[in-house]
Amino acid sequence: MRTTTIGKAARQAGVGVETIRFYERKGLIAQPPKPVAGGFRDYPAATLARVRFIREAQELGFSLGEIAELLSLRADPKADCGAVQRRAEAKRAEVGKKIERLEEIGAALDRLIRACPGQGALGGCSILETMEGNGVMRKRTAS
Amino acid sequence: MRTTTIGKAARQAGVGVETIRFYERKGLIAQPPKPVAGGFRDYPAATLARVRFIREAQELGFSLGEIAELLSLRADPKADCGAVQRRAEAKRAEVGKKIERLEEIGAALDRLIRACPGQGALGGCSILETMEGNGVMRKRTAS
DNA sequence: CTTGACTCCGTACAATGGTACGGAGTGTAA
DNA sequence: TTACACTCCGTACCATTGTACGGAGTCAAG
Repeated sequence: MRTTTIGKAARQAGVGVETIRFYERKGLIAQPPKPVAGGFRDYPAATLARVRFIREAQELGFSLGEIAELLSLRADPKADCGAVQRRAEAKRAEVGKKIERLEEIGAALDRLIRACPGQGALGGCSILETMEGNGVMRKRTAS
Repeated sequence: MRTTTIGKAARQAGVGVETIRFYERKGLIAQPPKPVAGGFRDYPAATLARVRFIREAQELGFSLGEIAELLSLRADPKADCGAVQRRAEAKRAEVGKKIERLEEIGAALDRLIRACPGQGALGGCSILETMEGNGVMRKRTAS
C-alpha cells in the first residue's frame, strides 16, 4: 500500500496537517522517521488512532496535558503497577463525575423540551431554572 | 443581607474576580448596576449560579459560545417554541454523544485497571489498545 | 521533463479564555 | 479618622491550541 503521507493522515483523522505537526511538537504523537531512501514520512494507523482519540477527549473537556496522561497509562509489566492503577482510578473517577454532570444537564434539557409546548403556567423556564433544586448546583455557604 | 461584592461572589463561585469581569465583558452574565447611592455592585445569587454552570459546562468540553447558547434556551411563551425545542434537542443529542464517549473511555480505564495486576500474557496494554477492539495489536496492514 | 500538488521545516500570527497591574475611589474596623 | 482591604476600570499580558506562510525539496501524471 502507498505511504500514508501527512496529508492523507490528516484527512483520515479529520484534522489539518498543521494540527498533526503541532501534536508531534508537543510529543503527543510520534513523528514517523523520514525514509532512509528519501521521500515522505509514512504515518501508521496507530498514530491516526491516537489523533482521533485526542480530538475526542478534547471535546470531552480534557486538555492536551490531561490527554497525554491518559495516553501514558499502560498496564506494562515494567511499570509500577500500583502507581498506574492509582492514576487510572483517579481518571476513572473524573470520567464518572463528568458523566454524572452531563446526565444532569441532559435531564434539564429534557425538562426544558417537555416544558415548551404546554407552557403558560411555567412562564419562562431556562436550563438553569430547571436544574436548580436538582442537585447540580452546590448550595452557597454564606460568608 | 450584606451586599455580595464581586470578591465575595468570586469566592462563592470558585473563580477569580477577573473571571467574573471577563464573563461580564463577554455578555455571559449581567453586570449588576452600581447602586445609585454609591458603593459597590451587588451580585445576585442567580448570577453566581450562572457562573458555576459556566465552569461546569466548560469542564464538559463546551466552549463559552456553546454555553451562551445553552443558557439562552428558554421555554418562553414569547419565543418561537419550535425553534427553542429544536435547539434544545440538538444540544440534548450532543450531550448524549458525550456521555457515550465518556462511557467508552471509562470502560477502557476499567479494563486497564483490571489488566494490571494479573497480566503477563497481555504485555503492555494502553487505554487505546483496550478501546478499539484491541486493534493496534493486530493491525499491521498499513504500508 | 515539466507542471501541479504535496511534503518539510521554521517562524509568525491568531482565537479563546483568562490574569495581572495600576491608580483612584470606597467601606469598615480599630 | 486612619489604615487597610477591597472595588472599579482600562489596558496589557499570558498560556493553550492551533493556523498561516514561505521557500525548498519530492512525487506522480501527462
